Amino acid sequence: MREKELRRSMSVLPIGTVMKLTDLTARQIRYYEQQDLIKPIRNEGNRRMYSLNDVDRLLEIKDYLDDGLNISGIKAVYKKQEQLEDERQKNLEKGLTDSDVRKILQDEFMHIGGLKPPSSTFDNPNNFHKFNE
DNA sequence: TTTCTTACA
DNA sequence: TGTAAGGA
Repeated sequence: MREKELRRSMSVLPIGTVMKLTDLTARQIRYYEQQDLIKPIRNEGNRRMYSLNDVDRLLEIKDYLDDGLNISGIKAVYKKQEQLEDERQKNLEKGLTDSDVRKILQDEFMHIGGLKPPSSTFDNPNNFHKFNE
């Protein structure tokens, strides 16, 4: 499963292909790079080469923009995202899995409030961030 | 032909 | 963000 991730990270697409795949103009794609939202590599001829992950990222950026977020807002999203990944990684280094962490938090909340929250709330990873705000 | 940088009647 | 200019 680590093989695929490696290939998705390979920068092999010229900007023209990315334009067709994302329906964005070269101007926009280069602009988002300036904003550090994507980091394509340069080939021998100073040409930008993008990876499949870059394409995914650009498509995400389009969605966020539609949702009314501005560039700085999107930066904040990815920043918080990386922050959460770091925390997850640290917990992993301490031998704690995601489910372990959620169990611990659940126990703590039960003691504090004496209330037993819906298990679904803790079982859904998408709700995890609610306990890190 | 395609992409790059810079700049704005 | 679009588009033109001039080079690679």
